[in-house]
Amino acid sequence: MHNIKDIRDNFDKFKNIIKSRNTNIDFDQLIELDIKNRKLIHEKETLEKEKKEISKKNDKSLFDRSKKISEKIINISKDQNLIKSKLDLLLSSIPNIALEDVPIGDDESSNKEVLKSGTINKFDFKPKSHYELGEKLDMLDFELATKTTGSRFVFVKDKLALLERALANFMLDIHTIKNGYKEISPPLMANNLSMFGTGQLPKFENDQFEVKIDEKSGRKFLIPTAEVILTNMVREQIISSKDLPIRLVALTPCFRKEAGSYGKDTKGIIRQHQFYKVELVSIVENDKCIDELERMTNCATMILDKLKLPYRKVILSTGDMGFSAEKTYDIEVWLPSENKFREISSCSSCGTFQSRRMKARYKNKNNETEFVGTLNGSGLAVGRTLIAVLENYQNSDGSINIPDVLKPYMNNLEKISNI
RNA sequence: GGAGAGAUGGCUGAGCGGUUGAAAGCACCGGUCUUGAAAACCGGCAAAGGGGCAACUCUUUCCUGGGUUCGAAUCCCAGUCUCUCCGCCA
Repeated sequence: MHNIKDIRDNFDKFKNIIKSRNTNIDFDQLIELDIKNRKLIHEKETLEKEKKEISKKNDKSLFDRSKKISEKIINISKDQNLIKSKLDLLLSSIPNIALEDVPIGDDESSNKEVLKSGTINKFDFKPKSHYELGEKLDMLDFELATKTTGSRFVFVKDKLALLERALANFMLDIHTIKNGYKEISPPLMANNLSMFGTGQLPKFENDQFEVKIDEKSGRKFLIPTAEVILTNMVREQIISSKDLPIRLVALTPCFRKEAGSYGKDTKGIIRQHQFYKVELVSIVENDKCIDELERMTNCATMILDKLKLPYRKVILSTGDMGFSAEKTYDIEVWLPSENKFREISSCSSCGTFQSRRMKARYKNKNNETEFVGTLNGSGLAVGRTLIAVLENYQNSDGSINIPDVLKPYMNNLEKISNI
């Protein structure tokens, strides 16, 4: 969430910058509401001051006057609250501003590749897709999931279930032991305040699964990513700068409606309503965001390096970035069956955009209170890593070799086959 | 599910109708002292919002929302959350 003061002071500049973020914000209305709001605040405060003075004097002859003032204040407050909530709704629907080195563009075609790593395996046969391989092994079962649940769900069975678990454990070990992240096993549901804090609400409510506990309890949502719950751990807190940075990692299922992507990636497990992801979150002093983003992205690519999977790293363009991000690196892994790179991780710095929404602050060296910087990144999406291993490590007979680093996690199994 | 207790500043914790935005301690920042550090002493230190170029100033805020009152952290009502005991249970 942006500071209305900043918008007011740099109105034209701000308006232009937001244009590149693919949104339609009624800036005229925003300014109008801001002016009305401040006018009402001023009126209210003038009356409040008078009332306060009367109360201090403790003079009975003035008590009637005070009563009248109270009525006026109530009326003005009502108007002001209405205006303020309209203003807040508008304000909370404005996306973050991109950093200067982010390419400007409407969509993914403007993304900029910054790194390519690993060698692409040349197959002397036509490589199969992960779902062909998985179904042939009888270890990915879509029909069964359709029966028990519905589309965009899957059963992962037998050695592939083990492989999935091995991947998750391997990632967690790297991030906790090598990269200094603290492991968290969080709630998989978040309340509406948390969802607002990281930016899923109010704008993206349609993508979320809402869960009802009972009539009385507040709104709850299945987390679309652990980012929501990990980042909100510091909501409404003032942290001492010596406790920063905070680096957290969690393995959780993620739940997404994938509204608006009907017909996209319908085959396989690329796009599911439920998937495992290892998520990294950093809470840092707000001037450290850029460095932390590089660090976090390296932590994510480290996993692919160790798995010996070829990948590339791209900076997302302004039109392709998420709502809360100021800069995002996508890491894309090579999928032989599609003959292209597909997203496997997304690492974003949100600057102070989320912390303003969450009121998450810290005391800086001068003992001043400032908003923290927040970052999040996948390290990595487990389901998609499973795809990448299947496709890149496949043999012509449909069996799958196990990457060396995973063997200790799989009882030293060398190969997955259905024999 | 039954019965109680509680929610105050970054933290701990006093206050229970009127100079209380709030004692005290801790933490933190600045200074004196010290070769340096520690200790000791002195001073500072809540947040949000409005106005002002600024110094500064005004308003609000003691869980949330209502109410009583000229006046509420303090009294009343409702809700949320936390803790303790009993029951049930993975």
